[in-house]
Amino acid sequence: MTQNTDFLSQLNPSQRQAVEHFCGPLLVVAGAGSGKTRALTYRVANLIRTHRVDPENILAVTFTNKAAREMKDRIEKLFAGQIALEKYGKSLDALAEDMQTKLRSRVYKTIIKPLWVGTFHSLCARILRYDIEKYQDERGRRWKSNFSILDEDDVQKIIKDIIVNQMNEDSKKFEPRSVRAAISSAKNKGWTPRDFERDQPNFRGKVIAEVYSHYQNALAANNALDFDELIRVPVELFKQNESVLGYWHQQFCHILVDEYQDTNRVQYDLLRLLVTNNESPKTFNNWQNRSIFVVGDVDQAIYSFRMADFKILLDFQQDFGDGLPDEDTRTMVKLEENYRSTETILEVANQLIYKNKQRIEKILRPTRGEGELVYLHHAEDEVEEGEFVAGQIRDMVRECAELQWGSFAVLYRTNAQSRVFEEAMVRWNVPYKLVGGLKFYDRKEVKDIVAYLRLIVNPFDTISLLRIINTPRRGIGDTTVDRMLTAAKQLNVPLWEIICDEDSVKTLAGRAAKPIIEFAKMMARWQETLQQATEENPIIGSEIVAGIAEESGYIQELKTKGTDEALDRLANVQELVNAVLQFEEENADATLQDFLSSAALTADVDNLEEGQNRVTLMTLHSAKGLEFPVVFMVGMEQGLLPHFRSMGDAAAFEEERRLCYVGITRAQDRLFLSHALVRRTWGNRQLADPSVFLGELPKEFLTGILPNLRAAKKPVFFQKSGNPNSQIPNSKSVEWKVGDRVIHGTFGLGEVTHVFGSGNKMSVAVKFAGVQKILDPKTAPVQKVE
DNA sequence: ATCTGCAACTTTTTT
DNA sequence: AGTTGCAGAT
Repeated sequence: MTQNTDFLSQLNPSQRQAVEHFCGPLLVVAGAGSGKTRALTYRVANLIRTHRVDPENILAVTFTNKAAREMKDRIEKLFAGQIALEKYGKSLDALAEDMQTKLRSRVYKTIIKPLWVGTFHSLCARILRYDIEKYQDERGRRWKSNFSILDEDDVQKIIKDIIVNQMNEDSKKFEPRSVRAAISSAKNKGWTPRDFERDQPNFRGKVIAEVYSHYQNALAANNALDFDELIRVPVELFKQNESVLGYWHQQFCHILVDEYQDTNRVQYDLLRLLVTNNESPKTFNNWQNRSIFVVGDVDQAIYSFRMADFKILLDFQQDFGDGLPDEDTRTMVKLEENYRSTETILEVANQLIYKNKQRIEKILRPTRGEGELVYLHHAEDEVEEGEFVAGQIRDMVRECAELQWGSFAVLYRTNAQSRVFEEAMVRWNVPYKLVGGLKFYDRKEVKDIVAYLRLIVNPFDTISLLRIINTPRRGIGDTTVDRMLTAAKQLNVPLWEIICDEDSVKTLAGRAAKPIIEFAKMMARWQETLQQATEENPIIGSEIVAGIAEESGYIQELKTKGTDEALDRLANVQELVNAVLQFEEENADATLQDFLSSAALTADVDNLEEGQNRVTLMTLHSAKGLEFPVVFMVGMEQGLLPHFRSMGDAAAFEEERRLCYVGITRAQDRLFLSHALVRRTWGNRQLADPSVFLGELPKEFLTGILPNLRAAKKPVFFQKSGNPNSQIPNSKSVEWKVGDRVIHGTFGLGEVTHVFGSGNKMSVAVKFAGVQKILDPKTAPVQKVE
């Protein structure tokens, strides 16, 4: 019992309240840096230790795979440490190394492995591998347990194909991207194509509804699911099959959800079904040995574009709060003590978020010292902004012994902003790690090899088949493929079946028949290898990957090409083999299919490892849940943060403010904010106004050059040539003198060195970085900078 | 069947 | 500015 007290004594009173709560619903409103991960991990540990809950009956939903890994790791340490104390009277670190390892692996086997910890997507994928064959959709379509998971690229391709080839519509009028977004948002509202169509009176909506319907057919035909379906299918399955739901309801007695403010309706439905066994939550009161524990912070809701709805969090108490005995009706705990940041940083964050209307009242209470002022940098342009950040990081690493490269993060609103910073880091010799942008699994060569694997696992995956049937070149052209595809469609069989039938291939293909038959035989052999391997024992995925990369001729083609690019791609193929190898090491008895799932569902942040000691470059979205001693928030400009797409809409604007808040609260010790006066976008330079959010921060906590916070005005666009006059107000009547600073559409910032003539004939000489130009201010795309 | 060059478009944010 | 898609040539 004493150990138990020790175990919980590391928590503050509110954390402890959250952790010790046993059955029933509980909402934990947890501010940034308030130790919510600690509350989550200790709660899991407490359920197992104190209440003797079986680990396999616990479901914990995290926002990223990385968070899942960390949570498991921390629980493992907690238990190992506790056992070390109880059994040997020593702390874990004090034990001999082999004892530590032994202890930890025992904890892993008995406690960590049976836990269900992961993202909504990965957990649902796991559930579906068991039960998807019991599901059929509203049109009777079915899936098999070896389904493929489509990435965004695959989805766009399918949608474009439907628009152009099946519906004979113009893919410019119906942009695949926006059609995709419409379908995705319909799915996240739980609408079938028919529901969607009913809601769409106009032609455009009808077309999209039809694309949606065709799209669902394509998913079924490929035995594939997209990200949305991964969650929607279990929800539908649970609704239609009582015994399946009953099984999982019984399985998951204690559910924990992190980042609950970013949950969407479908995800909420999933939770509700699991908790109440499809009873109305209003009447549900069978909370014996059952709980739902959600942690979130409305101020950090930043995923509404993905249909997340923080009102779900606001409604939590009403949803699950009824039917409880009196002492259990306390359904909310607030964690407001912040252990992460200095008082200064918290003041800045609190005062900013205070401006939002839609929120639960909450402040972050500091527990650390005052700290240093927030530094505001006023950069001339985006290049100088990069120089400032890189230079500053170098200086600080040199001067402060406690800071290393890994102590720094550079956060921006859009991925496109990263390039300038990468270049600056290279110039200043600063090691960095870029998160997001083009992911490893998005690279062409990686996707090609993955397509081979997907086809081996799931022969119905025509999307993958089409990707690789002629990659590397085998002399199988578009016409041949089209002919076989048409035949497949008419016979209502997957393309794979056609190419496996030698007679059909010979009839349809002519000269290309031979390479097709060879390709089909090769793939069939691999499929067999895989099947045998699962029946006997050792299945070595990495061998299959290496084998297929070689046998397909993929590696040979790259070697023959021999260009730098080809060698780069070769290295990535090798890296993929390593990735499979690593996956096998980390997950014993995992299958190739498990690897493919994980590859499809792995975000770039998931691979972010501490201890790499590099500066981290990433978007504000990716930074959620992370912390760094020193944070640079860059591009604090109107149009960027807040982003211009969200200006005009009050709710979206508040989300931008929350994004800003998330960025600020990542910082532990020091925070730098910067904005550029001139920024280059689409090859054009334009003036940029400082973000209105900068004006909302308390001045007494800021230092550096304060920006001239003009009221937000429309950005002025400069063009490369042509008639820019109409877009540059007042440049005719402006008086010019030597020393004036100007901004030019092509050359950027400059300074007037001479003024020639006067009145209509006046011209000026301007010195830009590198070039001197004589310009007529009446016609040239120049504007004076105040 | 494959290669080449020009035109058009891009930039929110992601599991 | 840099990438992708398409038309036309080989």
